[in-house]
Amino acid sequence: MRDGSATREKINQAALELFARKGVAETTTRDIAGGAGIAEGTIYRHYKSKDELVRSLFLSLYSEQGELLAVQIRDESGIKEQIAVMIQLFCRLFDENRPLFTFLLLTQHGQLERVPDGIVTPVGVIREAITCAQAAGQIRKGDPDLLAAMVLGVVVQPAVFSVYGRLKQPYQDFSAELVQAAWGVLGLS
Amino acid sequence: MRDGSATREKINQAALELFARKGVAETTTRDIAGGAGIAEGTIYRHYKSKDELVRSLFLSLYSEQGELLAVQIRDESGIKEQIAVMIQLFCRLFDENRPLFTFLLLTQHGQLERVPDGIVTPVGVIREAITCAQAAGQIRKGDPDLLAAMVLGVVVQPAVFSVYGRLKQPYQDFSAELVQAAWGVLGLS
Amino acid sequence: MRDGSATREKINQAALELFARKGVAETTTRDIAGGAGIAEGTIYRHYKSKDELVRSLFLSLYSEQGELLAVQIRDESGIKEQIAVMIQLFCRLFDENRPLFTFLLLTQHGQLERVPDGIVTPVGVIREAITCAQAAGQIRKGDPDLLAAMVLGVVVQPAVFSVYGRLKQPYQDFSAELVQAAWGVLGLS
Amino acid sequence: MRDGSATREKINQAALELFARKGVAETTTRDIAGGAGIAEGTIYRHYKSKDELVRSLFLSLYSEQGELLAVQIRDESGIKEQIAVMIQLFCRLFDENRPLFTFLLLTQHGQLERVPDGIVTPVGVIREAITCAQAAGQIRKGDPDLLAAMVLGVVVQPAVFSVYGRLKQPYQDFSAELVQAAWGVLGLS
DNA sequence: CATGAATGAGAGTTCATTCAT
DNA sequence: AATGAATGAACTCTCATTCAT
Repeated sequence: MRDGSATREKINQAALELFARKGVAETTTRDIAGGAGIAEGTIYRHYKSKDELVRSLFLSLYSEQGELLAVQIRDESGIKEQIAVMIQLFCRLFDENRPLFTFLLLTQHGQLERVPDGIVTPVGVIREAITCAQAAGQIRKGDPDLLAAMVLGVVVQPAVFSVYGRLKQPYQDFSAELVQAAWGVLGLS
Repeated sequence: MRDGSATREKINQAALELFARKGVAETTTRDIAGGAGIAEGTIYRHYKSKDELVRSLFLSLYSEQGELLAVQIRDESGIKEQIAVMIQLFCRLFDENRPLFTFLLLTQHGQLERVPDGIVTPVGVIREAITCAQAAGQIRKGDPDLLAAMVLGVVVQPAVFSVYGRLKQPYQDFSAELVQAAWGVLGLS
Repeated sequence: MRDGSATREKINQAALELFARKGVAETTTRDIAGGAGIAEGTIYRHYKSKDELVRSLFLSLYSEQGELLAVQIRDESGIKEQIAVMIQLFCRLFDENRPLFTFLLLTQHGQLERVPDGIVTPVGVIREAITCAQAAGQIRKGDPDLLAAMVLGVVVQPAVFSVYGRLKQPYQDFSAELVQAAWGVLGLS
Repeated sequence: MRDGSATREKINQAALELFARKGVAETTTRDIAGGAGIAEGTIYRHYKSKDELVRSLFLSLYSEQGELLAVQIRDESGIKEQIAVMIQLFCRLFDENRPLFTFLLLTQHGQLERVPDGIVTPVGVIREAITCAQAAGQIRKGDPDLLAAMVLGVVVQPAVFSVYGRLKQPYQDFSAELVQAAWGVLGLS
C-alpha cells in the first residue's frame, strides 16, 4: 500500500462508478481524477491510456465474475444445480454491486471482440457446464455456444431492463423464475 | 431534390452503417458526411445535433421493428405460433440487415432510458402477447415484464454473439433452436 | 413596388430591429430572413453581403439623421436656437424610433471609420453650425471638431444610458436639461 | 509558473489588444492564443468561454477605472476640483493606454447591461460626486443620473472620435477644454 | 510516486454565401 | 425576383495526454 496500489484502486473505483453512471465515452479523465481525489496526470502513472484503463477494468472484472461462477459450480455435478447456483450467485452479486454489472453490460460492446484467449469468462463457464452435461447425456445435443448464449440471455436481458428501470424489484426476487426459465431453455423439467 | 428527403436518407444510411461498424462515439460528423457524400454542415439542416441524429435514428428503427413484429403476429392467436413467427421474422431481418441490428443492440444503452411512451417497441409487442396468453390461460402467471425480458434475451444474446463473431453461421440457422428455447422459457412443451 | 423594393424595405426593417435588439454579430442572415418573412437567399438579391447590408443601413440612416438636422436649423441663425432645435428634434426622433438610434449607437464602432466624404452627418452639421457661430463671434474660438464632439456627447451619452435602462423616462423629458448643458459646453449663458 | 497567473495575464493582455484593434466578434480564440504565445486550449483553463473572458476583462478594467477615479477625488472637496482631476486623470490614462479605453468604449454595448451591483464604476463615481455637490448646494438640482451621463458624454465622445481618427492630437491637449465644458454642463462658472 | 498547467489535434457546430430550380 | 437546400471554411470548445516541478 506504500507503493501506490491504493491510488490505483481509487482510480478503478471512481472509473467504474462513473462509467456505469454516464458511459465510458461520456466520462472524462478529469471526471475520474476528480472522483478518485487525485490529479489527472496520476492516472497515467497507472495506465498507459484511458483506453487501457477501460480494457483492464473490463477484463479483470469480467474474468473475476467468470472465476466466481467457476468456483461456485465446482462441487455441483448436475447441470440443473449448476445453473441454479450460478443464477443465484449472479442475482446476489448484481444486487450487491449494480455499478459493476452496469459497467460490464454497457462496455461489452467494444470489449468482447478483444477478450484474449485463456481467460475464464462467464460465458466460458456456462459453455463448459453445458458441454459436460451434453457429454453426460443430461441435456440434448446442440451447438453449445448457442445454448450458452441463450442461457446467458435469459439472465442478462432482465438485468439490462433492471438497470434501465423497467424492472424495479431487487434482482434476487426473480431468482426462481430465472432458474426455471434457464432450465426451460435447455429443455430441463 | 427540391425537398431534402433524399439527402436525409443518405445521412441516415451512412450514419447507420458507420455507427454499427465503429460505434457512435467513434463516428465523427465528418465521417458521416463523407459516407453520405455531402458537406458536414448539411447534417445540421436535417438534425439539430449529432445526438439528435442518433436518437431519431434509434427511435424510428426501434419502433419500426416493433411494428413489423406487431403486424406479423396479428393473425396468429396462439402464443406458440406468435413466438415462432416473431423469432423467424427476427432471424430473417437480422441476416438481411446486420448493420441495423448491430446499431440497435449497441445503442440501446443510453437510448432505452429515453424511449417516449406510446411507441410500439419490440419488447412491448412481446409483453403484450404474453399478457394475452396469460389471460387466455395458455401460459403460467408471472411478471409479464420479466417473461418478456427473458424471451427477448434468448433471441438477442445469441445475436450479440453473432455480431461479435462468436457465432458464425447465418442467424436463420438458429431459428428452430431459438423458438424451442423461447417456448422453454415460457414453460411451453 | 412591383420591382422588389418592398422586399428590400422588409429586409431593412427586420435587420434594423434585430441589430438593435441583439447586436449585429449576434444576428444571423437566417434571423433577418425569418423576421422579414422571406427566404435567406433573397437577401442576396438586394445586398452583396451581410456586411454591405449593415454598412448601407448605417450610412443611409446616419446621413438621414444628418439631413433632418440640417433642414431643421436652416432657418435658424443663432447658435443657441440651432442647438435647441437640434436637440429637441433628436429627443423626439429618439423616442419615436428607439431601435433606429440603438442601431446607430452600437454600430458606430466599426462603421464610423469608413464614412465616405461628402455625406451629411449629424456631427458634420453640428460642426458646421459651430464654425459659423465662431465666425460670427457668437461663441469662443477652439477646435470645432472637439466642440462638436463634446456637444454630441452631452446628447448621446444619456441616450446610451436610456437604451441600457439606466435612465428610464421618455427622452423628451430631458430636452430642456440637455439644451442647457449643451449651451454650457459652448460657454453660452 | 507553478501557478498559471502569468499565463492568465498573457491571455488578458493579448485579448485586450486584439479586441481593441479588431473588435470582439472579429477576434478568434486562435488569434488570442497566437497573441499570447500559448495553445488555444489553454485559454479554457483560465476562462470557461470566450464570452466569460470578455465579460471578466470588461468588468475588471471598468471597475478598476472607477476605483482610480474614486481614489483621485477622495481628498478634493469642491466639485470643480473633482471634475478637473477626474478629467485630467482620464486624459492621461487614455493617452497611456489607448487599447484599454478603446476596448472599454466598444465593448460597453453588450456589457453595460450586465454590470453587477456593488461595483465601483466611473459613472457611479461621477454620479456620487454630483450628488454630494448638490447636497452641498454647489450645483443646481436635477436628475443626478442625467447630469452624470452628460458629464461623461463630454469626456467620452471626443475620446471615441480620437479612437476613430477624427481628433488626432494627444488627448491631454484637450484637457483644459474638456474641464471647461464639463463645468459648463453643470452650470459652473 | 504525484501534480496540474499546458498542449494541440480534432470534435461538433455555425453561418454567410451560392445556385439549381 | 424569389427560393431554400446545400456548402465549406472557420469557429468555439473538449479532452486525452505530456512533462517540468
